[in-house]
Amino acid sequence: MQTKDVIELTGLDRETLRFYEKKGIITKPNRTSSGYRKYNDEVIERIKFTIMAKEAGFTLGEIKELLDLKESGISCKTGRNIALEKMKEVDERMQALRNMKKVLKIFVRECEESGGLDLKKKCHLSFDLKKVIK
Amino acid sequence: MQTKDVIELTGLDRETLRFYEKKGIITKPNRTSSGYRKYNDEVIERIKFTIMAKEAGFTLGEIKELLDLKESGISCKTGRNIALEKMKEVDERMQALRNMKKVLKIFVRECEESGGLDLKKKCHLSFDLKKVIK
DNA sequence: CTTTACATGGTACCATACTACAGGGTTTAT
DNA sequence: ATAAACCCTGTAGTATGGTACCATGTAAAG
Repeated sequence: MQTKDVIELTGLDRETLRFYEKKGIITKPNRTSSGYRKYNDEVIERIKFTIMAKEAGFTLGEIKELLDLKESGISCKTGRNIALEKMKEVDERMQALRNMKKVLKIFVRECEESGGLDLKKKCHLSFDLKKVIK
Repeated sequence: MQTKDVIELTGLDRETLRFYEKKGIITKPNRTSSGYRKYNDEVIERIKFTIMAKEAGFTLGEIKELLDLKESGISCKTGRNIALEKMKEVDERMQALRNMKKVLKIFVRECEESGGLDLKKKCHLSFDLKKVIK
C-alpha cells in the first residue's frame, strides 16, 4: 500500500498523514528503493482508531498513549487501569453531552412556543441553566 | 460583582475571563469610576453555559454563536433550526463516545483475560476495530 | 498610613492540530 | 517521450484556546 491508498481508505489527506507519522500516531513505514512509503494494514487500524477517539474528544497525545500500550510491554494491571481511567472520561463527556442536549431541547421548545415556523417572529432564548443542571 | 467574585463563582481564572471578554463570550461589563469591571449575574450564566458546551465538545466560536442567538433578533424558525443542527452534532458525538467505550471495554477484558491484576504479566492489546464498528 | 489584596491594559508566549506551499524526484499511461 | 499522477523533504503559516508576565493603579484592613 502506498500513501495514496492510505488516504483513500482513511479519508485523511497527505499532510495530515505525514503529521500523524511525525507525532508517532502511526509507526514509520518501510520505504521502496526510491524512498516511497510502503504501508501495511496495521496503519489503517491505527488511523481509524485515531479518528474515532478524536471524535470522542481525545487529544492526539492521549490517543498515542493508548496506541502505544500495544507495544509498550506494560503490565495487564496498568493497562487495565489506564483503560478504566479513559472510560471514566468518556462517561463524563457523555454527561456533558446529555446536559447540552437538554439545553438545546429547551431552545427548540422555546422557539416553537414563541413563534413556531413564522419567519417574522423573533425568538427569545434563555440560557438559564437552573432548568437544566442541579 | 467584581472580577474576583466571577472567578470564584465560575472557576475560571482572571486571564481566561479576559480572554472570553475579548472573544465576545461575555458582554463587556460596566465599569466603576476607577475602571474596575462591574459584572451582573447574567455573566455567570453565560460562563456556566460556555463551560458546559465546551465539555460537550463545542468550540468557543460555536458557543458564541449560540449565546448570541439571545440578542440577535433572529427568527424563531432560524433559531430552532440552529438548535436542531447542534442537537445532531451532539448525537454524533454521543455515538463516537459509545464506540470509544466499546473499544475500552474490550481493552479491559483483554487485560483481565491475559493476566488480570498480576503486575508481572504484560498486556497484549488489539485495536481491531472490526470487533467494534461495522 | 502603609501593607496586602485586587484591579488595570498590553504584549508575548505556549500547545494542539493541522494546512499550505516550494522545489524537487519517480512512476505510469498514452 | 512526455505529460499526468504520484511521491519526497522541509519550512512556514494558521486557528484555537489559553497562559504568563509586566508595569502600574486602586481599595480595604490593620
